[in-house]
Amino acid sequence: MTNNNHPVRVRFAPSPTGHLHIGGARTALFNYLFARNLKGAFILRIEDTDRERSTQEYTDFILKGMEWLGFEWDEGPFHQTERMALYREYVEKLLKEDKAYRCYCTAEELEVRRKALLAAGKKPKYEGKCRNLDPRLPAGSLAGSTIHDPRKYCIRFKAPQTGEVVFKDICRGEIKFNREELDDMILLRTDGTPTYNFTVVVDDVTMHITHVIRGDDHLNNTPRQIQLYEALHSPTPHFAHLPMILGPDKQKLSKRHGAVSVVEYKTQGFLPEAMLNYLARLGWSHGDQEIFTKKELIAYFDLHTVGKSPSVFDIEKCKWVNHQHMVRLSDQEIFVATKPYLEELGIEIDVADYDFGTKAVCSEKERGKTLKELAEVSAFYFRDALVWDEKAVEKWLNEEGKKRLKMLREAFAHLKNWDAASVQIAFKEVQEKLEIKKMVDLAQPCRVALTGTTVSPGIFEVLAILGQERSLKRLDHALNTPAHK
RNA sequence: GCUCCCUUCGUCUAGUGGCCUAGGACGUGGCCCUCUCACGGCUAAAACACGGGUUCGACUCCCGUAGGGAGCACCA
Repeated sequence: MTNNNHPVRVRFAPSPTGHLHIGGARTALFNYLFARNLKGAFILRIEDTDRERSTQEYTDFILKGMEWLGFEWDEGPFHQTERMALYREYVEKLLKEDKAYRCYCTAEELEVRRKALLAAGKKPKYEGKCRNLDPRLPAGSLAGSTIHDPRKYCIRFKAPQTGEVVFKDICRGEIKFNREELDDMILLRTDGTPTYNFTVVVDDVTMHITHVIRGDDHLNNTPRQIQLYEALHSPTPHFAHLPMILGPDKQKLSKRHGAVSVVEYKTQGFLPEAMLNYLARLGWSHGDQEIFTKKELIAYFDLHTVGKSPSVFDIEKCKWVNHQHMVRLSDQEIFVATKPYLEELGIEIDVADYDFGTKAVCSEKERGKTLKELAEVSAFYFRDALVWDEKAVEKWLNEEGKKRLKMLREAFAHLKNWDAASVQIAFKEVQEKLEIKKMVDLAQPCRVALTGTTVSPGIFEVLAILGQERSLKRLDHALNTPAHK
């Protein structure tokens, strides 16, 4: 169905009435992967025909999210508000071919009918009151006519009423709708602006979209749109409806579930590639593989293997995936990635200390699942004024602990070489001299003095990274502080 | 109410009629490693929504039921 002369063309078409959220990002991802996998074009289109709710601010948020995730688009962003003339043109075409008509019904009238139909247990569809009005009757100025009809009107699609619409969804297989179910939808509102179902079709036709990949909340719109393609004498694209992403309570993902915007995951310290990886695994899989690079995702992605049922966004697994990606980074990369989060904590690192910073941060890489966590957990390296864990101080920096630390401090002070091995030897000597059976009884006081807490990388590693001067300073400080607040 | 869609461990998923005593991963429990915490290794518990068919044989095909979701706008 796709060949070299006809490369695939897909689009991601968010409406700027909110942030780029997880679900939207996944839709964008699948479009992107599909396009890249088949060397096709990925187009970005902003569906901003809802002037009430669309804002430039949201458009910017969406663009920022796309950039962070690395979804480079090949064409666009196109804005529907800039294509109004085009929609008018297509309405004229339909009007001329008697495939659309003017409807003078008021919103109030319609609402009354809608409620009545619903109350009668019927599907609330437009009953076609204006469907067979003579089109030559006086019309308003909307269509460029010079004759004025004082009544307001909108333009409706004259939908075929018999037979069925059948299409083959790439993810779901064959889907059928009875045309009777579909009513005469509005194409142009009374104020002359086009509606969603119409603009998507006109845009997808004129942009030569070959595959429409979108959330399955659009499944019900598809037959209406297909009728429009038919009326426009345009071939219908292939459709792929993606299952939704749910919150832990199996409800549609919303603010209640935490992060609204994908950009929020950036501030939480997630790597964009990890997000791609996790999002891709929601609804799609490739054997037993869990960790994918972007390249692998592009190489392996296949719409046909996308599942049908909705999936729950599990932040714990997302963190695990993130950690897997973090650990695969080089030491330099980890440091560079973590630096902004350290700065967020008020820790500025001089270029001269990058080597120290790299060692410090990387020594903690097993302990932080996000860059933010990594920054938090390695912060002690950079601050001489430690944040004391009260319980730890109470337990390990008591009289006995300090007595031991004093010995340790002396031994460390006399060391000529300062590296993990030398420090370990000195440590062991003190341990033996004091007849401390378990290493933990000497290591913990030392660890608390050095880090403020009972948790850190191996004590010799911490000592080595900190360096002799800084280590002694911290030991002194711990020894000289009678009671830490 | 009507129409359409969905249904494998708590979660993400593998599975396309016999390979399934249903596999992997996250999470959870246990053990090992160990100077703390992690990491890592091993291990355990944990699922085919239900009921009918079809078939020599169904997680896999068909039909119902139940549950969930979406749409039915001059929102997108």
